[in-house]
Amino acid sequence: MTHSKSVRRSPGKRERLAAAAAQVLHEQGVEQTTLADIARAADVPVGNVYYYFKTKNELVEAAIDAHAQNLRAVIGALDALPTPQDRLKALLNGWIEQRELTAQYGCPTGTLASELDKRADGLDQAIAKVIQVLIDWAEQQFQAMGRDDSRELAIALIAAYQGVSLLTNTFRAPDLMTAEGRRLERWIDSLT
Amino acid sequence: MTHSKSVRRSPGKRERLAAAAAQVLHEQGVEQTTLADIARAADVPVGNVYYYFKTKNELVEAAIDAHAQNLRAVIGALDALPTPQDRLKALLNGWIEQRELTAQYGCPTGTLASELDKRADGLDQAIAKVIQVLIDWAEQQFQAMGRDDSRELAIALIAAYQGVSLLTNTFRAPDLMTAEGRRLERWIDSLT
Amino acid sequence: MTHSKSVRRSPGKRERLAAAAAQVLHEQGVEQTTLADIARAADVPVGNVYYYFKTKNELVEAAIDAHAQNLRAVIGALDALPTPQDRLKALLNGWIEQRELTAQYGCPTGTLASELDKRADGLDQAIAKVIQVLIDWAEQQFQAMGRDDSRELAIALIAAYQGVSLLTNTFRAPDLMTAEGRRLERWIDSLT
Amino acid sequence: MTHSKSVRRSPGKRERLAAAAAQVLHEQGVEQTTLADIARAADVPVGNVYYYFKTKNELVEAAIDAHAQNLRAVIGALDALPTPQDRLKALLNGWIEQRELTAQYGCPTGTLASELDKRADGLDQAIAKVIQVLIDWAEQQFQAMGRDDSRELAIALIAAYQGVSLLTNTFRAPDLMTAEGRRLERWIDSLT
DNA sequence: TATGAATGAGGGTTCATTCAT
DNA sequence: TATGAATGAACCCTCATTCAT
Repeated sequence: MTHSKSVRRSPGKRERLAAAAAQVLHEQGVEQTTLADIARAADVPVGNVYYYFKTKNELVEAAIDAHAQNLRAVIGALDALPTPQDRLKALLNGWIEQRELTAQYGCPTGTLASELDKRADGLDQAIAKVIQVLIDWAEQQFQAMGRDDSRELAIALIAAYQGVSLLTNTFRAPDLMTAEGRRLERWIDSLT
Repeated sequence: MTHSKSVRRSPGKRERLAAAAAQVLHEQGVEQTTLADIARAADVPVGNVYYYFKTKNELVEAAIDAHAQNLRAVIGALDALPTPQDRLKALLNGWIEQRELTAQYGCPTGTLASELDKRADGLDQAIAKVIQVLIDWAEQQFQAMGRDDSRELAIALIAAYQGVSLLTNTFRAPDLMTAEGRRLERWIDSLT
Repeated sequence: MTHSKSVRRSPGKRERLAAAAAQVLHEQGVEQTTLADIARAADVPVGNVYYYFKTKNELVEAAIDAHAQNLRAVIGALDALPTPQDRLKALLNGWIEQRELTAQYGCPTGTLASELDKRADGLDQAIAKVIQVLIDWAEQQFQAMGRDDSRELAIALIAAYQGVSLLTNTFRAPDLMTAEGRRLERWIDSLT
Repeated sequence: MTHSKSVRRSPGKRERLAAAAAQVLHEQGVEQTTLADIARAADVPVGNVYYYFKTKNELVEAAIDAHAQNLRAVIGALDALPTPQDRLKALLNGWIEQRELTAQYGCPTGTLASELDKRADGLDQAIAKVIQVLIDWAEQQFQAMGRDDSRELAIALIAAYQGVSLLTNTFRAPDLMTAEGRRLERWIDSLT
């Protein structure tokens, strides 16, 4: 049992910064985003940011964590559904529902992965892990469907999502996501 | 004997810069790349770069043009093949052959599209056009195969490539590209 | 007893920069003056200047404001004198007293007006307003003297000053200012 | 067919450059004007400028000479008039006729004097000489009118012109020049 | 003479990070 | 803890001047 968790630091300020970072980094990109941008979005004085995060990289890391946490929540909700097909299709529906955001800024984890790859820090590993979690989960679903090529199918599914996210974003065309989502749905049905 | 077209302008210096830009921007990303980086890669003094390109953005544009030109060449070569299936599979093979480069730096056009989207310049439109050319070409192939859902299939194919490029890059796993390429090959065969 | 307004911000640093700008810009001219010049004159690190002024133009603007403020102070002092003739003559004496500075660098507002006119920013309007204030004040004095051509006389007076400032500066001849000042004094006496 | 006067250098190219320099420097100011600007205005390739003028300063000098030459021509024309009053009034009329140009760019020699004063080169002396010529000429006219304060009057006249030019330019108000010109005319009449 | 191209020094500006309180 | 202010390295870009032909 954890006792109380000594709270001297303003409650949630760190979380507010992480959430702001996740959002602003998604919208503007890592390089285009200033610490001041994030601080402003979180309504925290610039100088104070460094009390919670020693470097900009740590803030990016926190944003990745936020994405990971969000992914876990999504997966948790999906797991409540009865069949793997239901779960996968619900995932697709979630993607489709986010199509407007995706058209504007791309997939949050995908664009982050793309950006962080060009940097020397170890942050690319962190974001890779997040995507890995999603792939692993998808693999489990396909396995539950009795497929022995579950890994390959999982890769194909996530790749399809990442790819169409990029196209949706590039052409600012949310309908691309809808169409591809529907196509993937039919594809899943065809696998049983 | 080559005819004596007096070459005052150092021959191809502009092209050398554009090519260097295309490469370095791919490897390092747009924001991480300095003009000095490009200048060095092209072995051109920094100040001289501005004789050929008035801004950094123009250099990025030139890099995009270089990618477009390269794409046209690739497509031109593919068009020499007899059947649309042959042409599409040859495209897949090209992607697979480039898997090491993709694992290191991602798809040149895809990462560029992702990055440029976060910027205010009109460069995102330029890279969008390049990708559009590829989609259009793929659409023609599926059409030649007698499919009336050729557009959707084209999107699916290019999205699959972009997506698996991102994963290949994120996990530094060239094999992902190989596996997905093979899968797409079977998929194409199944469409006839 | 001074109230204890806690001074975190280095007191008057912004003002120090503005004052330094006013002086250095006057001495060297706007284009010839580097931000580093102003920073050095104010004993402020270059990078820190941007904490107070986002662009060089803003610094120029601050310098103009400083001139405006100074002008208001001068006018305020003059207004304490009994008759308009006294006030105008006191103005002339002020010009004469500054003759050495004028010989070296010209009239602060005049040279600034001349320079800023050749630029695309709206700064020319700002300096115009400063000069307008002086003209308006002079007009009031002539009006108080009962002249119905007060506006024309005001223009003539300020023009005479600006013109002789330019000659004083061009020929590095402070005596020109003295002589013209005396002449203008007689002219004012002749107007009653 | 005239041979004479060995013409190897393109005839008048140097003059064209000097004239272009005079105009562009007046319009844009010395610091804001690049060599390329002048070269373009004279329709001469940039590299070729240096065959005629070794430095930018020499071009400025040439522009000053052009102004000097122009002034001599003006004075020459004025000297044809019968009385000194006529001559001085004709000078005033010339100023009034140029009021639109003055409103846009100020007095060509005055603005140049103002700018060159802030520079370390000896060019300020050159422009000072030009203005001196005008003052000397005016002095002669007042002398011919029998005034023993001719020098002071000359200074007053030229100062009035320079000053009102600055105001005309600052306020973009050509009418200021007209009004002050008329006033000076009455003043001259009053001196006899 | 003529000319496109080359060169390098310097200027304005941004921003992650640190400091002092 | 909290915060405004400070710092300096680096970047993009301009331009007078020089070079090579």
